[in-house]
Amino acid sequence: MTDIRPGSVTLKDLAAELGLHPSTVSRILHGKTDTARGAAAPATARRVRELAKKVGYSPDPHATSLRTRRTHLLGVIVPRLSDLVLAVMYEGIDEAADDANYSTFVMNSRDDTLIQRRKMEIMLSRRVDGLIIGDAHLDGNILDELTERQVPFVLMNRAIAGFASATCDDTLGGALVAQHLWDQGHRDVAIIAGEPYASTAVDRTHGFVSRFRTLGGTIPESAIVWSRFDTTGGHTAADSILRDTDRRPSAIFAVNDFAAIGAMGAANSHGLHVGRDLAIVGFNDTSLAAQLPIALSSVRSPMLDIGRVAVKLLLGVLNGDAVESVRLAPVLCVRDSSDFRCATG
Amino acid sequence: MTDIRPGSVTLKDLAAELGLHPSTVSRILHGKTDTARGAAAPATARRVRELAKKVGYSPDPHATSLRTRRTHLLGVIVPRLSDLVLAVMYEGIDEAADDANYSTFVMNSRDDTLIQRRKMEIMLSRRVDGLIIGDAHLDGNILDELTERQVPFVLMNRAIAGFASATCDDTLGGALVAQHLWDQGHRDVAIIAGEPYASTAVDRTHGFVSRFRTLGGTIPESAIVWSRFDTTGGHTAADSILRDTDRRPSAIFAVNDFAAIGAMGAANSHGLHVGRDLAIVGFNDTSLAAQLPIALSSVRSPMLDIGRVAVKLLLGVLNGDAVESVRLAPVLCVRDSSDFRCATG
DNA sequence: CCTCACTACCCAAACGATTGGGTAGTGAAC
DNA sequence: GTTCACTACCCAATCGTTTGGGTAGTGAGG
Repeated sequence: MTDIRPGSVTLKDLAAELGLHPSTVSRILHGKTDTARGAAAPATARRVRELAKKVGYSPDPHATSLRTRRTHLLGVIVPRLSDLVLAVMYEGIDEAADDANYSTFVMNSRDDTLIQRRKMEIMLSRRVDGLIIGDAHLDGNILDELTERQVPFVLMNRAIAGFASATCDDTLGGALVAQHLWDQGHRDVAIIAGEPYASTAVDRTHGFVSRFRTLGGTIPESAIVWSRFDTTGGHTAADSILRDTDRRPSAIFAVNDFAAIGAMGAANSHGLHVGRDLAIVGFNDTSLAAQLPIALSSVRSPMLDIGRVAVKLLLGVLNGDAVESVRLAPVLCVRDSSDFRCATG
Repeated sequence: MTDIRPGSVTLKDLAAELGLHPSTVSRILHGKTDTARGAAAPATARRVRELAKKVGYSPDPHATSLRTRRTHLLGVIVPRLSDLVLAVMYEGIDEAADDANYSTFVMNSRDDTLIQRRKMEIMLSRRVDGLIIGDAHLDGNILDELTERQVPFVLMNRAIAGFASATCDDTLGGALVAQHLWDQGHRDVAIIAGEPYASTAVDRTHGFVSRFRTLGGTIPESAIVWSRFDTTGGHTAADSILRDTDRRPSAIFAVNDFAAIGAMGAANSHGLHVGRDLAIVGFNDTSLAAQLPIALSSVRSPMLDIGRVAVKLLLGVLNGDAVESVRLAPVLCVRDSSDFRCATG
């Protein structure tokens, strides 16, 4: 487009070149249509715009921010971007932010309260206009603090009562799985429940348990195993579930695809054939699920949209609107890993 | 820490409060040790620092950047963050940048030349100090342009001759796989080679082919199938490889774990048992490989370190040092998917 | 001819920090 | 009692924009 390094030409340069005052140029280039109209004759405006384009003028964002107190910068905090789920949500954010002419910082908190705080401070010290928080813990005390400090923010992925959030309807998702497994004849089920501080984990588990019980089933507390969200977490949890050979469940619901994959690994090493001896259902329907050697049933959550909606909500907040939380509906995708009738059911 | 919104207190406020001049406060807080010494009496310095901490002073980055022409901002461009490999590298970047007091923008280009350019312009218009490019295409013409515009940048993940980069030694990685499969008795092999514009794909393929031939094997061109890097890409490629039942290879090397997983799925649907009828080896050793129902052999690449090194290189460039490309050594991890002797070998 | 309302601009003060160049005041050396 | 070298500061310009408030000049209306 241009062969000049951005920042090499300023408003003042443009003005000098054209024999105008910087303020006039500013109004023409950045003012709203009516301001621009009042600021200059149409012919002048055209000259300015043409020169600006020709020399590749791009306004200095720091000077602008310094003056306007707005940065067009959004901060995003996630547990870890190497969690595919969050990565996809971030893609949604990236897209939506881009469309709205915002840029985003994203940082990993590793779900560590100290790091969460630190990253938040970094973002605020960078003067982001608002925050999208993807790693909220159910205790939520950081959030109260943010509210008190009047920092505009919204939650994503994990919901906390009282704060605006963009999430999947996790309770419904859990319920869909319960219904499915029940319909297939499973009566002994276990849950790899994820981290107890994450609403995703808690809601999916709760949705599942509550539907399963409504249907007449029973789920002992011992059948609910909390775990990390990754493959090793799932493996360990499944291992502890399957170790007791007397009372093995015929189906396992893992609240996360990666945990489900870990569980598949564990099932394997216990000599169980997933999709025949044991049903496994995951959550999120990441791109892997359908491609696994034994295709994994999973609840599809609209991750991309969640990211997009999060941006929309935050922009709403920045705009002073009263925003409402959005819960997007999930869809169950049944595949080989659970597509069979339970023999004992 | 503080209950005040960052930005509410300025250098001038501090100065006024203490009866000093802003410049004095600036030198004390931000000057190098010797500047600070000359600027004020030790007692004054202490008073300033104490007050700054007490009121939670944090300098306005925009004012600073405006004056100093440096932003302490790094731009990172990757094909997609939902590619686990890039996500992990970005975690390395995030860490290293954080340690060096830099913040990073990261954007997805989806390997689309137009988007690459656009995102680059956005980053430059944000006045990043430098760029880490994780999606370089072998034709490399954007890079020449950046060089001409004197934008400081380094490459990551993918290397291009003539530019500083932080990568895995992909050629070696490919060779390790060739050696392994050869040792296991495989003589008919195929390669799911990835995207031809990516050095990772080309080098891994080349490293493999060249070692295999050195060992005395033959690889027809038809056994090299270029493909997308994701699971569907791998599935499609493997499908085309396995479709010809007469001349099926006994082993497949996929230059990427996700492609390998896709290939496993394809093998499955062709009635082949991976780890017995067909060996599959992937690349990168992502966290999934070891946990799959059939554990996937893979070449471990130091993704986190690659990200860290990329930052180090870029900071070197910014510092005016002459930096050299770094290629980190990979390690082969043999698992069930290839841990058997080839029957026909 | 004076007033009035436009049009098409200009002026200057911010925003918050940095930095090259002062300058009072003090104590010591000559 | 000058001169000199410090110490411990202060001053003011500057970075690139934005924005509230002008002001010449023009044409019309009275």
